[in-house]
Amino acid sequence: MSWTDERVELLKKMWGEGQSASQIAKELGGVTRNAVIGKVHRLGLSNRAGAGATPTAKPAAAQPKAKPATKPKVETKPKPASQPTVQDSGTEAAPKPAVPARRQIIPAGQPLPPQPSTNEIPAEALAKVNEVEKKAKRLTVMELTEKTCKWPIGDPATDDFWFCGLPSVPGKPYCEAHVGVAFQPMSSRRDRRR
DNA sequence: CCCTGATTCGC
DNA sequence: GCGAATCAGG
Repeated sequence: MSWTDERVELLKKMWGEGQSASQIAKELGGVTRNAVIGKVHRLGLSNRAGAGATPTAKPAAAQPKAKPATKPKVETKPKPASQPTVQDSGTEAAPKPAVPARRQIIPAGQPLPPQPSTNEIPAEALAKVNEVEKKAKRLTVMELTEKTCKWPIGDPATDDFWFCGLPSVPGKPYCEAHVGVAFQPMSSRRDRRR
């Protein structure tokens, strides 16, 4: 991938919006966050100008490299993030939530599952959820990552709404507690022993 | 351990 | 110019 005009523009825009380099990289696709940062520097907009928020202010100085020769390094490989890129042309698009469009959100509160009575959610799981929601990090949609629980809590129609945000189970969109109520084994009896 | 940006330097 | 490797910090 090369830095086409459009890509650079998007980069600038997102960087200006305070998006992180990794998010930008994901959005652009085909580049790593390093590439993004590198480009940012080359473009001379390393500092997020104007914006009052300067999360990281590090006068870091380059150190001579000297390594203990121990870590082969294991970095996260760039994953082909397949995010449906639905942009409206023309206007400044609002940040696209990484959350799949989901109608009828089930607030993880009391009114539990409108689900078939076929399988009941273990009382323990429910208790766990209640417990967990006390500790929920109350993330906004922007703060969600692939590693944070995306269980919605509260009423989306009000500002009394947030996401669980606790560490999600690898491969799942929810934390363990919410996975417990979200993904019910479709067979309780079938093959229940091992 | 997860993440962030910053810098260096071989390409 | 580019970006992986690396560094430094939260």
